[in-house]
Parts: sequence; C-alpha cells; structure tokens
Amino acid sequence: MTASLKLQMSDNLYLRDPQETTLGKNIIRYSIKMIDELGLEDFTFKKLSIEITSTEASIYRYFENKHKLLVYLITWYWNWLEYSIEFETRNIYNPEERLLKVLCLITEMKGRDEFFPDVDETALQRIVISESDKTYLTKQVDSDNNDGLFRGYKSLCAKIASIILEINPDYPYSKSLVSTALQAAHQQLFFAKHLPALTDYNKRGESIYNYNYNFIKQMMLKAIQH
Amino acid sequence: MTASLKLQMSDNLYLRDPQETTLGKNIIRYSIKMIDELGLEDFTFKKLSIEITSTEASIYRYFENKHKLLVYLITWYWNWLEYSIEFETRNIYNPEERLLKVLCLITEMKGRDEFFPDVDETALQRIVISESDKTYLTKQVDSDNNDGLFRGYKSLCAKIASIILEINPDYPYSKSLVSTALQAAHQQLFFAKHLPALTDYNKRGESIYNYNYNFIKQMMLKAIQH
DNA sequence: GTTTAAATGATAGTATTACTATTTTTGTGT
DNA sequence: ACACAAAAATAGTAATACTATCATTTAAAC
Repeated sequence: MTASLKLQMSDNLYLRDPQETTLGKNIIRYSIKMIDELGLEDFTFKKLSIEITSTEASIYRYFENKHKLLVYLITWYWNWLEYSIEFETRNIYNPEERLLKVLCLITEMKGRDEFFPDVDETALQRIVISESDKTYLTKQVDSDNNDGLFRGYKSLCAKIASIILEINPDYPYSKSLVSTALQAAHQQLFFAKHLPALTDYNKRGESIYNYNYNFIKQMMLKAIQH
Repeated sequence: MTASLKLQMSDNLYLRDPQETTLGKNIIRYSIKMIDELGLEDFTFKKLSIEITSTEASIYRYFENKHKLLVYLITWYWNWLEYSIEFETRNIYNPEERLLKVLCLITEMKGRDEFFPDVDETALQRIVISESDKTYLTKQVDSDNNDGLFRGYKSLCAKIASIILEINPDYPYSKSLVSTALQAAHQQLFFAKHLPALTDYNKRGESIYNYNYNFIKQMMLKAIQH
C-alpha cells in the first residue's frame, strides 16, 4: 500500500484549490520546479503556463498572483514540517528528547516524502531556504497577515515554543528563540553554500546539515537552560 | 564645528560615485526616502527620477539597476555600523564589555547621525530591517559575491566574531552566531511590529528595542559561555 | 444520452517596468 | 570663447503582470 496524503490547506491561500484538479496539481508541481530553477524573480506565470501547456489566464484562476502562489508553497512546507513533527515525536514523552527530534527535522536535508507524490520536497526545501522570507518582507505584510496567510508558520513556531516551555517554563523568549532558530536553520545553509565567510562551517569531516544541527542545538539548549 | 564625514564605499558598488555630485546625493537621499515609503518592489527608477526631477537615464549612469542601488544602501549601513562600533568601543579593553556595547549598537533604534547629513539613518534602518535579506537572496548571489558586493557585511560579521573569540577562543560557532544574531536583531523588530505571534514581546513596560537587546544578549552570552 | 454548468483554452489588450540608444542642452574650467 | 563632461530630453523595446472576452472541452446532473 502506498496511500497518498493531502495536507489540508486553508482556503485563503488560493482562489481555486490546486489539489483538486490536474491543472492545479501541475501548477504546484511545475511552479516548484521552476521557482527552484529560475528563482522567484525570474519565474513568471507566462513561463509556467508554457511549461504546463496551459495559459496565464488559467493559472490566474488558481492564484491571484505570483506572491500568493509562493505563500501557498511555503505554507505547504510549514504544514508538512508540522505534520512530520507530530508524526515523528509521537510517543516521545521527554521534552528534551522531543526538542532534539524537532531540531533534527528542522535542520536535516529533506528527501522525497512518498506520501505526497505531487510535491518535490527537496526542491521545495531549497525554495524555502532562498525565498521564504519574501513571503512576509513586503509592504502588504499586515493585510496578508490579516488574511491569515501566515497561520501555518505561526502554528509551527507555537508548537516548537511549547516544547521549550515544557523544558523550562521560566524561559521568557520561547517564541523569539524558535523563530530565530528556524531562520538560522535556513540561513546558515544558504550562507554555507554562497557566503561561507558568514559561517564557521568547514567542509572537512562533517556535513553542513550536521554542522547546522550542532550549532543550533548548542545555541538553543544553552539559551533555555536554567 | 559640524564636520561632515564620508564613508569610503568600495567602487564595485556603483558606476559613478554618488557621493561626488548633487545628483548622486539626491539619488541616495530620495531612494532611501522612497524605498522606505513604497517598499523595494514598488520603488522604480522612473518614480525616483520624477521625485528628483531628473531622468531614468541619468540614474542609470550611477547604478546599473535597482538591485545594485539597494546593495549600495545596505552596504552603506553596514559600513556605518562598523564605523560606529569602532568609534564607540574605543578604549574599552574588556571583551565582554565590548560585546555588550556592540549588541547595544546593533539593537538600538538609530537616530540621525549628524556627521552624515545626506543619509536618513532612521529610514535606512527600516530599509535594512525589511529589505536587506533581498540583497543576497537571489540567483545571482554567487556572481555578486564574486564582485565583492558583500564585503561590507562580511567585514562587520568578522569584527564582531573576533570579539567573541576573545571572550571564548574555543567557541566553534562565532561567525554563525554573529550572522544569526544580526539577522535576529532585525527580524525580531519586524516580527514585533507585523507578526507579533512570532515573538514574546509584550508592549507593557519595556520597549521593543530593549526587549530585543535582552533576548539577543541572553542568547549570545549563554551560547559562548565556557 | 442529452442538458447544463463549470473549467479551461485561445486570443487580445493595457499599463508599467526595466532597461538601451541617441541627441540636445547645460554648466564648468581654462 | 571653447572644450568637454554631465545631465536632460526623447524615443524606443521586450517583458511583466495583469484583465477581459469568448469559444471550446469536460464532467456532473437529470
């Protein structure tokens, strides 16, 4: 059995649900591929429509614009991460242990998850690394936030922050620490690849993912210790 | 005496030095104003040229494109920060004390620096908060890096990292910690304002700047302690 | 199996963006 | 008064980010 799952995406993220139709699934699949390859700025609905032999107008029926599509993809990733955390920390009752598992999930390189055959998680992780900040670094952030576009990210942060509070209920910066760590998890990967002077990663021996895990683990555990 | 200073900007950041001419200074002054008001995506050379009653073509003689102009502005800010660190930590010989001073400089709200009358540092700080990541989160990051566009940021990070190593020469993540902290210093301000669910800042009492200082101080000092 | 409605495709059009090119004007130094 | 560089004026192009209209395919409902 290879059951396939579907993440429930909140309906403010699209005009028409892309998980419901072939065209919609194509939009998701190929937008991931193309944003990964071209970068967000060079990616256009026009190019996507050619790639999937459809039309711009059809894509606009699913997503208001490129920005909304990006938010959708990134949110999918956060929802997927939160789901894997849920899944992988089942039956771990010790909060320290659970936190370590979470850190592992946050910092590891993602492979394909066969439960979600329509999404290339590896490519999507690369997109998250280089494009996710652009979802909120805009002038319309407040209105987007009002529309609930960032609920996925907030929910993920809240979940991890709650583990921290289990470990140390007096730690006053749980949410700040989590949002900082999540950011660092991606930023350090980007830096290691493109601006290595901004990290201490040194290829000999360790993998970058391992380096990153250790860096963030050390930072977080020290920060929250009594 | 109100001497005015000029930060030496490396010449790969522009086509014609904007600090040399009235038009150049206008480009700097009004691009800061307009990017702050409109956001990077809605800011165009066309609009800027109208604001300063000049032409697009004239602006293009100073900067290859909008992206390069942004990199210039952000680099100016990093250079200015590094210069203020130099200035403000003179005669502080204790590295812990120096680090605290640096953290203060990184997290405080910037007012106008009368030594640089052409730059509105307060507006520029807001731009750094919401736009600085966009300097490197592009597909051309490697070629930009090759052209030396990120030297200012690297130099700032290296300087702060060296203080950390003075405090604890065995700490293996000095540069990662600094790049993470610098990022957090801006990100948390942004979140506090626009996505407060991602921080623990709670308006009662403390200012956001103070909150942020304390958060980052706690995180860094714990991380580097023996 | 036909009707009907929804989804998609085809086509066209617009304002704006991100430039490049050329030519004229202005201002400055000698 | 002349030379020269900087800037302004003007024009033009390909691409982007849409919107609108209408025809066609498809799928669901009766």
